[in-house]
Amino acid sequence: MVVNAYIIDAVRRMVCMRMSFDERLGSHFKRVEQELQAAKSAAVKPAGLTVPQYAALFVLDEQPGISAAELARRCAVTPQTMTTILRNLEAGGLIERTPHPLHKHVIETRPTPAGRKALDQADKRATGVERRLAAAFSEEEAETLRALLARVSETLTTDPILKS
Amino acid sequence: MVVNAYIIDAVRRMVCMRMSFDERLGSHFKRVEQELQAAKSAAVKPAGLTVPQYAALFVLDEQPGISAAELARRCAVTPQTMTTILRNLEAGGLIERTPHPLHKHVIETRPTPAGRKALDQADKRATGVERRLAAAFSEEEAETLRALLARVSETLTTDPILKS
DNA sequence: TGACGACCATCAGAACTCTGATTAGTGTCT
DNA sequence: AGACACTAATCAGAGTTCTGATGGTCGTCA
Repeated sequence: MVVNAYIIDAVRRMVCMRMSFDERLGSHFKRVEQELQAAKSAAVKPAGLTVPQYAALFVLDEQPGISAAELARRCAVTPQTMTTILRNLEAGGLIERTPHPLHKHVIETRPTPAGRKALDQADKRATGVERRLAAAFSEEEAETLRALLARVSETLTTDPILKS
Repeated sequence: MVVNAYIIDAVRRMVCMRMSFDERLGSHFKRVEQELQAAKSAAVKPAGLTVPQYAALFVLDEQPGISAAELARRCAVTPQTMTTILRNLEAGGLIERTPHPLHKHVIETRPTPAGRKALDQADKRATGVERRLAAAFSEEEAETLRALLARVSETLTTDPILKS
């Protein structure tokens, strides 16, 4: 007995069956992001860092003296979140913050020697995760993946979802 | 003056320049996941739900009476996290929890009529996001993306990263 | 029956994340 | 000079998430 896939789909809609988890691209992204997060977290943990702290230190090491607001933009978090991250980093003695000599309402942030040491240690292992990941794909596949991800990103940001 | 790309790369390694954000697949995943999260969040917000709450209600609607531990596994969060989510859902009157008639240490959870209503409302809009996303890809592209994501997942979970 | 292991639920503590609101300095335009 | 807009920093509150620890219940196996 042959069952038409179209009919199955139509019936599903009639009985109000929802889109399954597996059909949703979102669930795949979530899983991958979660696993990646876990791997990275395990990688930077021995250095006493969390992933967001590592990201902040990473940017700070490239551009010492950057403001918290700019740092937040680079790390793709809100300024409030960055304030929290910096507070924890400062409490651990990994960064130091001093008022800007000219702009009084700007606080310059830069890593301490201890911060740079932690960053080095974390970066070695974090890069290892990325390299292992990259090794699972040919250059062409990696490019395809990047392109598809960019398309997802574009779709999500240009679509008028937020206005509906 | 011609500069060899290989030499540039070699120099970078010598001066200990780190892997850039753009080289890291992780940064692309993070961005996409973040945007997707934002879109979903905006979609379910009018129904008074957060994304994890929506996910929990979604599973609960398919399998009423499920335990919190099982629910946590389905939603890919820890039992502790699910406890928090359920506490908030219960406070909002969207679910009800009653002791299991046989196993006294198990609490059965099921959506209330209000919960089902919120789920319906949220699901319509959440599905809309997924459909719009799916519309940006051909069936073949979507399949490629799913396959690549699965490879990432496999690489991350089978690799001995966590033991290093 | 009694011990052990497996599982469920939950508390405690910490970190990250967001939205919303406040305070204050800088720069521009009238 | 004064008004306005922009930016920086931060507080407050809420939600999600984790690890670690605790206590209770069920089933199995000696």
